[in-house]
Amino acid sequence: MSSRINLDALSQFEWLIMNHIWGVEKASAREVMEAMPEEGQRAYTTIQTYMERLVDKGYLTKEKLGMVNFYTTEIPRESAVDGATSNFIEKVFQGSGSNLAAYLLKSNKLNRDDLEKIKDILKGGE
Amino acid sequence: MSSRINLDALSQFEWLIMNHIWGVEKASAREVMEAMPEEGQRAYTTIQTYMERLVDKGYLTKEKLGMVNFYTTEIPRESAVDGATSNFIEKVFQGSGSNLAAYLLKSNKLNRDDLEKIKDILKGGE
DNA sequence: GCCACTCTCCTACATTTGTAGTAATATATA
DNA sequence: TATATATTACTACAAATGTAGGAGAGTGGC
Repeated sequence: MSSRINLDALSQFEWLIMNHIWGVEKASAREVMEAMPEEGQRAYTTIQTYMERLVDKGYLTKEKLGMVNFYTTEIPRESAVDGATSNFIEKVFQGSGSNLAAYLLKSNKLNRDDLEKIKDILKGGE
Repeated sequence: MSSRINLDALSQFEWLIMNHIWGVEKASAREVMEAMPEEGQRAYTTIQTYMERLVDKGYLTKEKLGMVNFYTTEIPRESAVDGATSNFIEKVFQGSGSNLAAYLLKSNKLNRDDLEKIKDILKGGE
């Protein structure tokens, strides 16, 4: 599997970590740990392990400043979101983005404001 | 962890299996195996194992007719789709369904027809 | 200079996932 | 009836995931 083309999917917890780092450009394990929301509380070394594995997977790079490792994202958020969404659509919505869109519109996952915003986007055409 | 409230998420391959069974109401491992698309080709016993595990997870029930086990879905497709979508939105789109919707509209995952259909749904109001 | 911290690096281990082989049994067939 | 075939129920095993402890090396005070 030499040069990695397709990135592994990220787990729930890996998304928590990545989402933080995408927001700050560069972070240490300690920083990530402290930024974690309630459901992301884990032992310090657990966070470390996750971050090391994200390096292995090609999502992060590591740089040592003084004694501390800082991690930077290697993959733009957009790519990860795009890949994850494609995968999700593939497995749950038979590969049809419009199935997902239709489902979303009819679900309880959007409120009135959301729907207005969507109409605006559609009008915007572009 | 006694009575299972939250169902585990389904993997790619588990979705392949479930999608078939939702379509036919009841199926044997052999039937599922034969209905599998190219990318779902696996050894017969592999399919069997998956299906057994889906029973453990509460997604299927098993009923023996003659010598053969037939599996029926225990969870309606809608629930599974809803759960999976909520999870996905949670991890990738910060819990915001409209973020996902906005992303979808601007992605290359919808064609002109899809967009028309969406406009129709929105007009439909309801 | 010693102590308390903190951080890295390595190791560990249970669980889940992906994949399938095998023994025993039932069935169809020659 | 002897044989090939199909199924189930078990077992196995590697890889990935979730979770974290411990040894050893810097560092900041006192």
